[in-house]
Amino acid sequence: MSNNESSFLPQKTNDEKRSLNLWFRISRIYNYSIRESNMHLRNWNLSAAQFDVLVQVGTHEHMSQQELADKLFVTKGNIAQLIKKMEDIGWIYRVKEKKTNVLALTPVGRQLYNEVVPVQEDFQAAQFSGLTSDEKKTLLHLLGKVQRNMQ
Amino acid sequence: MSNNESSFLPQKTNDEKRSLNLWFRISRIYNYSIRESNMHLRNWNLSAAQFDVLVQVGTHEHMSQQELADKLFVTKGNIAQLIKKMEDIGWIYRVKEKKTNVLALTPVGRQLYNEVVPVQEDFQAAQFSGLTSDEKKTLLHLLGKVQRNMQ
DNA sequence: ATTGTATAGTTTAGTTATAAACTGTTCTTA
DNA sequence: TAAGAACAGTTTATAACTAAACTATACAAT
Repeated sequence: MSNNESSFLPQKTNDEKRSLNLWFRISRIYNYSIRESNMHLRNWNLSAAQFDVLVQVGTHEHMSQQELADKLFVTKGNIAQLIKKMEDIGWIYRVKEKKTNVLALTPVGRQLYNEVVPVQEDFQAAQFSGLTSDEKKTLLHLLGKVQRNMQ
Repeated sequence: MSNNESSFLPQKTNDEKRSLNLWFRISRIYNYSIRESNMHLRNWNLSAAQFDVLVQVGTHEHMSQQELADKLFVTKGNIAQLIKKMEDIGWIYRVKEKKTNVLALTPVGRQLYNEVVPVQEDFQAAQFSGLTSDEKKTLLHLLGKVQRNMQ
């Protein structure tokens, strides 16, 4: 969903218009960023989703698929498919422990991690280079408030 | 992409950490909102993508498919598929004008628009109800700055 | 011990999106 | 007016995701 700044019906208050516009802007920023990231990551034959997995599994030891799903705000079904593919490629391996699959990077996966993560994080951080440090703090604070409200 | 708040390598500055966290928060808010919206819209057998189309076509007269794609920040290929389906359902019709398809709502589509748009906009606006009016203004301003920087 | 419940992961069918190649139309310009 | 550029829309193959149904395991509680 990415729109409706212009569907204001006459009875809408300014405040509601602002809320709708907020949603529209967040969508635009998100969609733009994700597209740029995908483009950028193609240099390493990685998708944005795979990059996310790489970062999480590379950063947190002993993660299960369900924990990964929760971290990334996607379903466990999605993770099952993603991991299977990354395992086939040879970036990730799984060790069964009771009911859960414990995830880890293979040496090749670790190498990819070291190579791509710093560059991609710089790239992502650069999206906010138009803001001063103080503005970033404020923005972070306000988004945090929105987030807490979501539950 | 929705993550990496925790992949900070030691040499990252606070400012860069903040930028990465900003990206993480925006992703979370976006992903949460889009999921909630989809859930909510299911009451009308609408997807979030279809809702976006409904709003744009219902609000702007004489829109082409390319213009719609630009507004929604998606590809024209995506729009071609979306519109085809919504035409089949009977919410939208197209009139060929030179090279372009001019889009409009059918009476059924207009009825759906009147029914669902105000409710859904309230729903979307409610995501920001945790903020005061001033905070919304500030947030809108800062996101606008980020957006202008994207080009 | 048995039965029930919760949980982790898998599978399936369907949707939404993309990129890229393609078709066909309109416009330029020389 | 013919060639070619530019553009609108379509198609195709593929990725990423969801919901829901499923399997299988672990754990509790009586």
